[in-house]
Amino acid sequence: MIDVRLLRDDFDATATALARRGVDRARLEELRELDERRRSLVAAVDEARADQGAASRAIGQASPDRRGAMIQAAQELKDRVATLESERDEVVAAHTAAFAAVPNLPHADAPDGVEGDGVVLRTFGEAPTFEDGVRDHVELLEAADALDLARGAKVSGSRFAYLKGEGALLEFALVRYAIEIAMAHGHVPVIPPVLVREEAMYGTGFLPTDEQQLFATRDDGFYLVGTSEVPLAGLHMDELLEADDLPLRYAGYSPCFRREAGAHGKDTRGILRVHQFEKVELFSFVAAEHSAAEHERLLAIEEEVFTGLGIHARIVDIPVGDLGASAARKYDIEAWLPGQQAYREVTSCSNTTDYQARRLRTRVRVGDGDNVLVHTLNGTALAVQRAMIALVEQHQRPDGSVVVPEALQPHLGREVLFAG
RNA sequence: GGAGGGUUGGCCGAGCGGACGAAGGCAACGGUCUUGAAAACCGUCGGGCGCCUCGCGCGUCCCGUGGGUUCGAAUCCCACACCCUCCGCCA
Repeated sequence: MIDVRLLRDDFDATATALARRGVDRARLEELRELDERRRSLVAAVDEARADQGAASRAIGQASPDRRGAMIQAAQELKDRVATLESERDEVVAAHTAAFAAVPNLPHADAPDGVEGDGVVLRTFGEAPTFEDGVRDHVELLEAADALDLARGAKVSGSRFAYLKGEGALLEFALVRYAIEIAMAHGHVPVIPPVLVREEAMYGTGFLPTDEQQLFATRDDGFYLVGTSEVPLAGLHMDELLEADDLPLRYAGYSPCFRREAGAHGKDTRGILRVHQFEKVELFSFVAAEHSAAEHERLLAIEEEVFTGLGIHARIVDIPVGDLGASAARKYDIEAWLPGQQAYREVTSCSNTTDYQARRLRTRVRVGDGDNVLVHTLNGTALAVQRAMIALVEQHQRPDGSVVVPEALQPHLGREVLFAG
């Protein structure tokens, strides 16, 4: 959620900034009018209540024989309060709903454009070359019985898979490897709940805008998280932190569940796009003035993770038209996938400024009882399935085995995978 | 799944229809005293929203959450959430 005051005090600049990401100016004008009506009704209710309160208190002080008439007068004041309140509640509800759907203000440096218009900031690692043809991850993993897609489909449907044998071991190794790097940078490892209440989804900005991407449980009203960003952001919901507490840095490991609605026919092969995957997610709570630096810091950790795996990739500054509702700016790492001859997203790192914090009511006490919103950021340390694809495809050898990068060897306990 | 008991400010804890935003204590902060510290004493000490003469101002709302009763609710009623204890089941 953005600051309501922006629409009152700085309408033009706000509308111009939001227009970059496709928010209609007329809609914002309506919202501003709604806000004005809301405030005048709040003031009217306050005033009516003050009258009624004064009348009630006077009854308490009055002698019993005078009370009858006073009670009657107070009753009328009560009715007026009730009328104004219902009017106010209606406007507040409309305002809240409309306002929650407004996305975050884009960062001034985020590039213009829509999906595909990202700006490549830099590349790292070296693209492997293959003389005798390339296998993709499905061929490599299935040949080694490390992946079973057919049985995943049998049991759960399309976009589900089994990781087995060395595939399963590879996950454990990748996770441990990523967690250790995150810890070295001060992130506390966390295994969060993956079923969350509506409130947490709303607070992180996935509701109301991304409802069609979420799985939900039928009888208990839970949502399955699409990323541990949700429970990590929720950690300090409704909390007033002390300045000394910041920065708070976490690394969550969890399965992630996504319906992938609207992606029919897209990436149907293998485990690039699945309904369930695992991920190590970085999350930071920082003071507002440090969020830009923290964003670069998280990106650097991501880069360290992939550099250590010897993976060639590029870093893309995501255009405003392709940002999630809560992000002001986002960097993706796209790894080179030899099996596709394409760069594909393997991480995503967002600065959500105060957008999530405002919804989650996570604040920090500064100076003289002044409470300000924190800034929150998230970034993928390692998305298991996608990292696995990049790793096996880039480090494959002609016989279908895969060279294990040195940094991963201690966690995997072997130098070569799929050697048969 | 069954039976009970809880939820009050940073923490502990009183209040059980009328000036209660809430006693008291602890913690924290400022001060007095002291060579310094401790102790003692004095003072300050929740948050949201709105208004404005922008003042360390005014109003209003908040005692788990949402409803209800009442002129008036932390206090009475209903529903829900969460926590705890015991029994059952279980990785």
